[in-house]
Amino acid sequence: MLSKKAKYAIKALLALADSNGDEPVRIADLARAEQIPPKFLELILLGLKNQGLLQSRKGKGGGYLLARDPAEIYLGQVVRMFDGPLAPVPCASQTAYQRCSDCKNEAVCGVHLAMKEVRDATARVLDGTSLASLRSKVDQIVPPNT
Amino acid sequence: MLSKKAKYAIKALLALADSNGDEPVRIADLARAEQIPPKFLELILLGLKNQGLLQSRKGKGGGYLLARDPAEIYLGQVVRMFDGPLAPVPCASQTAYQRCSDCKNEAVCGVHLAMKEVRDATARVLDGTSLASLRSKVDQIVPPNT
DNA sequence: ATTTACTCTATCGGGTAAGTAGACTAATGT
DNA sequence: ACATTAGTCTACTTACCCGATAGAGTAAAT
Repeated sequence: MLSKKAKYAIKALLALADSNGDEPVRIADLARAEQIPPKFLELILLGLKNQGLLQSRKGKGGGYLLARDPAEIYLGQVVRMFDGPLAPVPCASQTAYQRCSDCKNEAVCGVHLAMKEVRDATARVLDGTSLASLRSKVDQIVPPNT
Repeated sequence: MLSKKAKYAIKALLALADSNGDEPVRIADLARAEQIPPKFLELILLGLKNQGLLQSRKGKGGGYLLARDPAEIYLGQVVRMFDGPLAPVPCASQTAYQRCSDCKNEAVCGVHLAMKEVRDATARVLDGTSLASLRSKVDQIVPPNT
């Protein structure tokens, strides 16, 4: 299950990617536009900033903006940051491997093998999808009215 | 995250598939062999029986056995049964679709699109893997000493 | 100096996962 | 018949974490 935090984070990042990249967007505006509880979004954006994905500007005319090119912000990083490893089970994780105590021999464990396949499949999707590529995929289905 | 229930269920099913299919296996034996808390396993096996994946026999010489051919028991069914839909987000689920309230237009939602890809990828793995095929995959890597 | 808006810590309620306990029921063997 | 074996069922406990909110604090801009 994707947490609300991760979900809101992606929505917010996409919105920021869409907005003209130079002017900061206020938390309150973003919250209203994306239907996210403002105080909750606050927390999320702060996290994204600490990860280096966002910049902030304080005071009047302040707000948040992307710290990098949308083509170089991948969903994998965002999801891992809020929800932890992609693997359904710690022993199948690439980034946070952990042996499971109740497993005599990992090499012969069916759960391990199957879950490794699942993790690889989802990693392929999420680490292969950037804000920019996601945007263009959406536009391909429903063209923007320019 | 895969729940312990689902994980234990898969392990138990695999063990049952390996055991000579005609003699029932006792909960206690299965629990010891797979390092699962016996009372907890009890619950899990009961669930699997109610789903029609297992049969049981009471009294002396009793226990559990598979109700179907291992080639026709798919991980997807087991995981869904204990952990719910495979999709990371309800609006991306095939088997339990649910619109999300905070989404103005699903067709233009990046989260929806990306998560649908994730769900398809994991469904491809889990609905394509049976106990039998999983067993043979494991054996292919570490041949059994016959 | 004042306003604006981000920063940080603490807290709360509710839900759920993991595991345990114990009484009950059904089948088997002698 | 009856004791034994083993699955069935309900209820409970414990612990943890998610989603959300509150409020005081800090930094920047005009």
